Amino acid sequence: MNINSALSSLRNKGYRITKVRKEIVRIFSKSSVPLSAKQIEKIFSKKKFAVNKATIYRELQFLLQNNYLIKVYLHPNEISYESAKLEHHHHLVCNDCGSVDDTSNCVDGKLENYIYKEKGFKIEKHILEFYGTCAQCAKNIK
Amino acid sequence: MNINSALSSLRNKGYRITKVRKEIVRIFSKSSVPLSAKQIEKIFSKKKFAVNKATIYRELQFLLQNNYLIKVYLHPNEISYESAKLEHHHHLVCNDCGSVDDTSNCVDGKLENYIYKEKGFKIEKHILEFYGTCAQCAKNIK
DNA sequence: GTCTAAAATGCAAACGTGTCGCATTAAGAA
DNA sequence: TTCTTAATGCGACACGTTTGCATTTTAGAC
Repeated sequence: MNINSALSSLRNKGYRITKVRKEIVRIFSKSSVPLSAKQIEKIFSKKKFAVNKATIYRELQFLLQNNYLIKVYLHPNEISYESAKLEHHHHLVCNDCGSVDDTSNCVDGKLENYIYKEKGFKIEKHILEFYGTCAQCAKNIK
Repeated sequence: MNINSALSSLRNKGYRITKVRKEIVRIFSKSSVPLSAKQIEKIFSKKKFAVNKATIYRELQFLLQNNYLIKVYLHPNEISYESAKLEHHHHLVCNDCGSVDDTSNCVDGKLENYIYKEKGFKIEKHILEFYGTCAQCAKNIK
């Protein structure tokens, strides 16, 4: 299973499987949207699971460095994370309700090569996120 | 002229043309790259022009609300701004030297419509930034 | 030029996200 | 069960940004 294979691969590297680590991995494996440290904190507090915020930040960095998570920039001054195992995709963020949906649409694959030829700039990664109004909110506004 | 027309349009709305406002508008009109509050602060201090940082932040918000500036997200935890009058474009950010170049390349124009049909999501804006190695740094590394 | 209302500023304190050092706890191998 | 050290909790800190409030400055009216 997904969660256990991630955890045992960490254990093989000499890291420990703690309650917090297990729970954070579980949270991300269940979530369909990227989550920030603040959101993780809320999820823990709802479960009456006491965790210090420093621990959460450290764990996010840990999972990032171990290629279990990747960073996602959805909101200014708030870094979100999502599973690194997902296929490359971008997000549709609703300005009204804050919901986040995925889209597999991306920039043209030829673009990277084109920009390299044009400018000599070698692209390593890009961020692309869409903001607007989701179907549900559009319905409600009418 | 560009700066004066911006300033007089603000004056027509009942706002005042102060030294700080004039200088910040001038700084953005001259800059070829987006600037953050911190960078604006540095430019002022180099000119021995004493300005409180709160004033800079307030002025950036003011110019944003009056459609003279737009927000640009180049770095996590640091919001940049650039003139709203520029043509729609994106940025090539060098991971080595931090330089920022423009590119007119963007997502396919049909995409907005496609996503609307697919998901009912109405896109209002998008952010798209590229990160990698600029030509100069690639040369230096070799 | 002087007066005046309110826009803009400076200052200090507060905020929110994220980081750090250090003592304590707990995972898991022996 | 013991032991090493990874992981945690705690408090303080760092940084970008915001806010309240007293003071200054703009610019229109006189």
